[in-house]
Amino acid sequence: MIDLRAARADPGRFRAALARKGAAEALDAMLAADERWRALVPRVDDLRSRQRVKGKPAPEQLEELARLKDELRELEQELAAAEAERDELLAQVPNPPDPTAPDGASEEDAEELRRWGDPPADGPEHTEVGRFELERAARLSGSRFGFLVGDTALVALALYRFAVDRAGAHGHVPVVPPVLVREEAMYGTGFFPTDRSNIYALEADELYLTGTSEVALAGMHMTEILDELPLRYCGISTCFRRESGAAGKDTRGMFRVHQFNKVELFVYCEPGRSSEEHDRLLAIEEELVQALGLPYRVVNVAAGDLGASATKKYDIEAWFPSQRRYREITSTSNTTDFQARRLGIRFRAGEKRLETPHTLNGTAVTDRWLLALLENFRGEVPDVLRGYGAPPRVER
RNA sequence: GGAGGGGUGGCAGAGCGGUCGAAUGCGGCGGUCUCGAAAACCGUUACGGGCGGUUCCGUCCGUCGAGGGUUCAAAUCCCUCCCCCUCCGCCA
Repeated sequence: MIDLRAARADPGRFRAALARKGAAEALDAMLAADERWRALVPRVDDLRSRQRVKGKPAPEQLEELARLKDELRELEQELAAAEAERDELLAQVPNPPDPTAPDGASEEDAEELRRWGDPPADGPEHTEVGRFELERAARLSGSRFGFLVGDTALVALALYRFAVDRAGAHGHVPVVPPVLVREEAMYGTGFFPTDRSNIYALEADELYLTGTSEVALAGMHMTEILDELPLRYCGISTCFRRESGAAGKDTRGMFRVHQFNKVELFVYCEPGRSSEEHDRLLAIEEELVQALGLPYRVVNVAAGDLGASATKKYDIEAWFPSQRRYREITSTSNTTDFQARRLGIRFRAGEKRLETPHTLNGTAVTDRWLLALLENFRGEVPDVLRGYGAPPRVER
């Protein structure tokens, strides 16, 4: 969530920034509710202080105290209701975009920063190169599932290990996290209450399957006071997405599936350093893509196309010969203090001062990279993966 | 799944209806002593919110796992939930 005090102090600046995400009204509604809450606070505090009596009260005081109690009960209910309303509205206000995120609300509004590599004019679809068993997967699990079989599985495993290795060299500690989490963790990361349609829920146990290890890596330190920053992690997990809002989109092959594996970079850092960390994450991602030789471009995502928690986001899009266009294979976001505040995470910023850290995330590798490799290199496997158990070329 | 025990400040650990935001110890910070350090001694040391002045302070309110209840009054009594530990069962 946003910094409520900062928003009160300078609503104009917040409103202007949030307008670029289409959320100016959400801010105004929240601030109005906040006014109502703040008007009640002094009245309740006053009654409470009058209720305070040291020692056993005299019999004649009891009547007065009982009257106070009734008055308080009513006002306290009003206060609680006002606070609940304010908090609910506050949770819906997204993180204001960074000034350097371009205007616009669609994918096309992204700003292209650079291109790298030589994209082949055309190429086979990944399903013709690797072994995915889509029909069999559909039989047992439905559409948008697949198997990775034989060499295809080995290359996938090599890819994860390669990414973990490189991330480790950059100081990211490997973590295999839980993929089932409570609602608080989903909420804190910024996926609730907005994005339920993409999340699998296990109703009987009130648990949710995470769509990215970002949720567990952010939740890992929830409610804690951190002593040392930065903390850099590298999560390795299977990711689950319902994709219910993507009906009819990317329906061929393994491009958009309900379950895939991902190696994710995650950072907790001091507020003043998050912009620098964001560039660092992008640099690691580019190092990985370049080591594999995949042709790609980097885009700076438009303000209105950012999720609730991100202030700025860089995507790397690899060339997919079968689609004859660049498609997203990584995404790195600076979520500033938005997630950390929702999760109650703070750090010691000096003798007697606690502050909210910034958090950032970024993709190191996903199964979609495997598809890009198969299509661009027609089954040849990059040398760097040889050391991680991949065969020199993929046979079906 | 069954049976017990427990969740208190950075940590350990008392308190079990009002004088408790909370003893004591450790740790942290400041000081005395010292050429310097150790030891000893003295002082200080939770978080959040409203308001007023605003590098910081004052004042009031809230917080002893979370939420509800009883009471004039709850860390202390009652209910629900969450988490941790021990034992039994089941199991990769």
